[in-house]
Amino acid sequence: MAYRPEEKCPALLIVTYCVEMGNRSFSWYGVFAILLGSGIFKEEKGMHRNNVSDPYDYSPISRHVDGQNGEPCIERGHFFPPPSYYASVISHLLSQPDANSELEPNFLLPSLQNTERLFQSSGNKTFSKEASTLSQLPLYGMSNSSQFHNEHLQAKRARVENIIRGMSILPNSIVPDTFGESDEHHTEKEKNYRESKRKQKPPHQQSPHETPLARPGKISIQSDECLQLKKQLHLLQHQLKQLGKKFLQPCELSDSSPCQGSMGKAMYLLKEKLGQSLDNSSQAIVSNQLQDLSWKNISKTEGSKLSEKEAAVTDSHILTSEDSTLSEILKHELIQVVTQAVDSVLKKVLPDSPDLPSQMCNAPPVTVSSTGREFSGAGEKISRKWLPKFSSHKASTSRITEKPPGFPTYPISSKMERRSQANCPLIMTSEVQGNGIISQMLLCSQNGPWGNTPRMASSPESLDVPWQPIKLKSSIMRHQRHPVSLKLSEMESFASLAASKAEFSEMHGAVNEIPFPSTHIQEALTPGHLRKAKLMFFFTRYPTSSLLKAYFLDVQFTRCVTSQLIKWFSNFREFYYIQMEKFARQAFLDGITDPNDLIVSRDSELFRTLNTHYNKGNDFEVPDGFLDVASLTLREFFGAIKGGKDLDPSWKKPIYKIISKLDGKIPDTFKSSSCLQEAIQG
DNA sequence: GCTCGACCTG
DNA sequence: CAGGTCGAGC
Repeated sequence: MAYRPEEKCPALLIVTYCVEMGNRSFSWYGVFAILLGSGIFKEEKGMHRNNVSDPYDYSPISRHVDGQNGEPCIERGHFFPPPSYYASVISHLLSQPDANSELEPNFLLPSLQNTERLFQSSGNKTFSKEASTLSQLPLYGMSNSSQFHNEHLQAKRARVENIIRGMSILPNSIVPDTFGESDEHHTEKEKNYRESKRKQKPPHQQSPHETPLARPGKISIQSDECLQLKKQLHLLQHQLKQLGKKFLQPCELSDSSPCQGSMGKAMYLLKEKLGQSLDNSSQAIVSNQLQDLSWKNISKTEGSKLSEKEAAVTDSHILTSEDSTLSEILKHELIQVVTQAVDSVLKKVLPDSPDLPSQMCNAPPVTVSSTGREFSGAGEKISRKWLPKFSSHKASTSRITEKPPGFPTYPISSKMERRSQANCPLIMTSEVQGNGIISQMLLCSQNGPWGNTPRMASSPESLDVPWQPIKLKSSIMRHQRHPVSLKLSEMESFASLAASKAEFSEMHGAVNEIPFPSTHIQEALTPGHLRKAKLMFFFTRYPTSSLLKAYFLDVQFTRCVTSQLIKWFSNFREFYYIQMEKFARQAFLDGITDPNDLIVSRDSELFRTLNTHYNKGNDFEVPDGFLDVASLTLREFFGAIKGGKDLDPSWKKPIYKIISKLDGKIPDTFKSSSCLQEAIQG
C-alpha cells in the first residue's frame, strides 16, 4: 500500500501539539481520539500544514530548533501512519466498552520494542545512529522504506510512536509531567528541571531520560494504564454526551432554529451513514459531536462559509453527492471547533510561549467571522449614504436621489461594529484548568456569566435599532438575551476569577469598560478611561492637561499618562476631522451649494459614524451641542472645499482654530470615578 | 530649546 | 491607538 501524505491524520497532529506544547492537556487525547475514531475527522486539504508552501509539511515539530546544534530537530516530512491505522486503534478502543478488558499495548504500539531500543541508545545527539535500526521495522504500510534511512526521519517516527505510547499509558488526563520517569527518579530536582525546560521552549522531543518507554518490563504497568485510558475514554464519552445535550437543547426548542439547516441535515446523513459502520457507543459520540457542531452553527451569524455548503446541501445533488457534502460540512465545522478550542486552551495553558498557538500551526485559516466593518450594500438609501440630513423643508428640493458616477460608498460602521461575542469564553483559572476542555465547556455553558451567549448569538438583537440614543442601555445588556444588570459585586466576582488585577482590568474593559468605582488612584489608564475620554470628546475637542487632570481624578497623572490622554484626544480629533472632510467633499460632489443645507442630525450618516466611534455602545446621549459643533465643522470644511481653499496645504488650520473655540463645559458627573454610569443614566 | 498639534505610519 | 516626525509658536 503506497503511502500518501494526504492520508496523514490531523487529529494526531493536534495531539502532537498538545504533547509538545506543554504536556499538560492530556485529556485532549481522548477527545481527538474519539473524533478520529468516529471517522468523521478528515483532513481538509492543506488546512493543517505547517508550511503553506509545502504540501508535505504537516509537522508542527519542524519549527522547533534543537537546543544543541541549532538545527531543526525534526525536519518536515511524512511520519504519520495512514489514518486508517489510528482509526483501527480507536475503533478497537471503542469496541471494548468493558472497562476491565485489557488493551494490548502492542496493538497501539506495533514497534514498541524498537522504540525502546531507540531511546535506550546513548550519545550526545538526541537520536543516535542506533536509531537507524528502526528502518528495518514495518513502516505502516509504506512501500518504499529506503527513504527512511535518513536519521531525521527515523527520529520523527520514533517520536510519534512515543507520543502514541504516551496516549496509551497515561492514566491521568491532567498530569502535566506526561512523560515523566518512574517514581524512583522523580526527584524534586528533576521535576524542577522539566518544569523549567518546559517554560524555556516547547518540548519538541523527549529525551531518553524522559521516556518511560525506554524501560523494559513495564508492560503490565502499561496495561493498567491502558485500562485507565479506556476509563478516561468512557468518561469523555459521557462528558461529550452531556455537552451535546446541553448545546442541542436550544436547537431543539425551536423548529425554525438554524439547526434545521445544513447541520441538521448533516446530522441526519451522518447518523444514517454511521449506523452502518459504527457501534452504538461510537454513534453516541458522533451524534453528540454533531450536536455540538449544531450549536456552533447556531452561533454563527453571518459570513460563514457554511452557507455555501448549505446551499450545496440543499441543492438537487444531495442524493448523489451527499457523502462529499457531508464530509465538507463536517470537516469545516470540526476544524473550526478544534482549532479554536486548541488555540484558546493553549493560549491559556502556555501564556509564556510566544509562538503559540495561533502562529504555531500557521493556523488553518479558520475564519472566525470578522467583526470588522462592512460596507453599505446597494440597498442603502442614497439620501443617507453620505449626508447629514438636510433640513426637512429643503430636503425635497435639494436631496440627491441618484448616485453620480464614481460615488464612493462609505462604511456604515454603526451597524457593523457591534461586537460579536458569540464565543463562549473558556475561563481557564487554576480551578478549572484541570478539568479538561469538555468540563470547561460544560462549566461555561452552565454556570458561566456568559452562559446565555450561544443563544444570544443565535438571535442577536436587531441591528436596526432606532438611532435615537437609548438611555440606560449598557452594552452588557446588549449582549444578554435577558438583560441583567451587572452589579458591582458580580464584577468583583469575575475579578476573583482573574489571576491578577491587571487581568481583571483587561477583562473588565472587555466586558463593558465601565470604570470600576474605586477610590484607588490608578497608575495607568484603562479601557474605561479611554471610553470616558471618548465621551468627553462630545464636549471638548481640545482639552488642556489641567482640564484632564480635573476630570480623571482616579488617575495618577504622570508625564506619560498626561501625554497619553493628550494623544487620545489628538487621535479623536484626527478621526473627527477626517470624517468631516470626507462628508464635506461628498456633499460638494453631490452638488450641494448652500452650506446651510448641511446639518448633522442624529439620524444622519455622519452622526452614526461619529457616534459609533466615540460612543460605541450607544449608551450615552450625545449632547445637542456636539451636533451643533459637528454641523459647523462640516460647513466650514464644505465652504473651504467649495472655495478651493483646500489647495492650500494648511487650509485646515483656520477650521481647527474655529473648532478649538467651541469647546463646551463638561458635566461634573465626568469628574467622579463612577461618572460613566451616572453619565449613562443621565 | 521646549511644547503642542497635525500628519503619517504600522 | 501609539510612535515618530515636522513645523509653528512661545
